[in-house]
Amino acid sequence: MRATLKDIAEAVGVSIVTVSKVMRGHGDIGQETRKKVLDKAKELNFRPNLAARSLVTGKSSIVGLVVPDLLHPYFVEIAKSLAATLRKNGYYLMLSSSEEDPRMEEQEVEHLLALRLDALVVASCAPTVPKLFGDIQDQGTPLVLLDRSFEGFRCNFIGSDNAQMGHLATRHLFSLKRKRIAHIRGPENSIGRGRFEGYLKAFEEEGLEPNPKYVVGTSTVDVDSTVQGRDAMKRLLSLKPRPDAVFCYSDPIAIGAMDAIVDAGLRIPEDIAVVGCGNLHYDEHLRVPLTSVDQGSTRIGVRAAKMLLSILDSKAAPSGKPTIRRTIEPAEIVIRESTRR
Amino acid sequence: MRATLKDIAEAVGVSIVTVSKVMRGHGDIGQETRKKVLDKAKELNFRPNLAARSLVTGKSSIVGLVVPDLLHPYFVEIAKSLAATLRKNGYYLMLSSSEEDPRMEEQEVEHLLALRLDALVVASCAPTVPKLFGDIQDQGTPLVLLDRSFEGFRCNFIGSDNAQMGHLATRHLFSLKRKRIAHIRGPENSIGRGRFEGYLKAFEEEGLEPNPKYVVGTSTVDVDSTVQGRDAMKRLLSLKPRPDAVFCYSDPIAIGAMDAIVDAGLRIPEDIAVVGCGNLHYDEHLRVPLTSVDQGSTRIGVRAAKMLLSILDSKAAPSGKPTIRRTIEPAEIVIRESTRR
DNA sequence: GTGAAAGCGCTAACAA
DNA sequence: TTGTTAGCGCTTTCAC
Repeated sequence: MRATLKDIAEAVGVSIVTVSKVMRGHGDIGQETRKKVLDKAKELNFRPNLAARSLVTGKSSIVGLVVPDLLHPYFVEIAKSLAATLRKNGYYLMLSSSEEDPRMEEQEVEHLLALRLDALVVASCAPTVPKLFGDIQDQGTPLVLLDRSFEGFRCNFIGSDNAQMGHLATRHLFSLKRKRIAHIRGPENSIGRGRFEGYLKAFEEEGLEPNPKYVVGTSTVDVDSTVQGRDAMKRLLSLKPRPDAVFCYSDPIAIGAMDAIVDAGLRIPEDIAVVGCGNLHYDEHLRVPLTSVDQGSTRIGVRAAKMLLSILDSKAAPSGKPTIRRTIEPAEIVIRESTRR
Repeated sequence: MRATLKDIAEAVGVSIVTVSKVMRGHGDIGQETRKKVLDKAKELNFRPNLAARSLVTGKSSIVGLVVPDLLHPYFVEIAKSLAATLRKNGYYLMLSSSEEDPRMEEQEVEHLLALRLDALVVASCAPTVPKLFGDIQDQGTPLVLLDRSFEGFRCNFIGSDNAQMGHLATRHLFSLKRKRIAHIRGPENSIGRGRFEGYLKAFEEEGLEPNPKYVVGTSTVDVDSTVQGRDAMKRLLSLKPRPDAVFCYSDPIAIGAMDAIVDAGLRIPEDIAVVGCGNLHYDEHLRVPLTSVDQGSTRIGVRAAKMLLSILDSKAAPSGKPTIRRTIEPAEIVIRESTRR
């Protein structure tokens, strides 16, 4: 059904190798033969079988990316710019999602590994380093951790400066003369902890002691972040004195928090100022346009691609010991109504 | 570096075939041998090479999906449920994006074809049927068109009932006793036209003639839909008499339109009621929560998976002439503040 | 229950 | 400039 090199070779009356060379633009072929082969290939609708090619060359020109959530614009934007940059350099991106489920993440990674791709980028949702990750590196497939890193696991990494993010947000709230700044925390991983640390650091710089009651976690229950934000904010609203500002781990949480504030008959930002994280693209169209910390996802994607390319390059020409690369992308705050003076 | 069947075979002292059988759970192997092989495989961190397997079996257990935009929740939700359903049946989804560029779409499709996957789903952004699409079917790779179809091109298809969507939206606005209902159109394809037709049909049922001035297009310029919606709405607001309702081709356009309305000092829905299409998940958190037509993307994904599975099945046991399958998913309207009485 | 032989479609190295 | 040989890692068929 599908044409192969052999089909063309037989039709034209040359050897398979000759056809293969023509298809790959290998110089050493005569004008006439080349033209005949090319014509026949077009006629037969030939398309090289990449599986076969990768079997012999040992490389697939594909890089895999596993993210926890495809609905999250942060990861998608990274995927987009990563794919675009890779493509310019002859690589393709294979994108898959773990749906925030460590078991699924492992399956996806296993599958991508079985596909023998050239490198793997994972924004892991696992609570601790999966054993698999160690094996990957042992087997010689370059691995890059994205966004979430693991304590004590030496690995290429690219992500945001979460502490800086929390710091930026909280400092901004201080600059509005707010004193009772609350924080709705994220999950217990490098990201959630980082943002919380930034929050603490801002207090320290201010010479103030944060009120532990003002730091609340989101329930671990598997529910919409917006709902979690709403619940957390309700708890904060019941405190006396009430917080006059809140820094939220994420934008969806901030949206939920704002809902709770409005429901309680309070005003944003007059009564309570709100800052989120992520700078989602609809932030400015919300009921109250949301101030948010932008992570520069597009830049992260480009950086990841460059890191990958350099890894792939150095792999082609091994220079002894493999280096570990790390990149941290700085964040910036985008100010909107929810923290306007 | 990576273990192969051969490595295991040699280490254990059996033949490659035996190992292969064990790995695939083929019954005919003795307890003892099986255990030895399995142990060694684990020890060596064996992972089957899917490229090699697919080369001999002629199937990859991968289905490709090409969408125009990964940031659009509609496509992502479809991708999610499609992937989940396929996975339950032993297939994987390879997702890629054309970024609304027909040339890139073609490249992506070419690449996926070269990867020899078992079937292809494409939400095409091409203005007319790409020649390639005909070839695909000739070559025996099942093709399913998603969301956007082409006049006169016989092909499996799965999508929304766009005419019904426009009809639902417009009828809803009539039920609010609005008479001067405007429409901000989408692109000139099966979707944009369908929604417009539904709009016209609702007028017809009402025994009213739509005012052509109330139907405006979005500029073709490559710019954020939200900006397009804003511009289009500004034009509508300059008309006399001013429309008292507007049905927008998409939610981002509706968001832009709402911005324009608020900027003009008018109220939603009192002065102008607004309906969008797509029911994006942040619709209810907008400045004015947006009434929108939901397309049931999750259901569409599941349906697409089932269609694929059935196609793949029938391909395995060919029964003569290939059938063309078509599925249209009904829509429903979700009413929020932007059209509250 | 196990294995030998053949071949999937392609490329790398070398010969002619 | 062109072709021969060998083999990538795996599965299939069929013989033992």
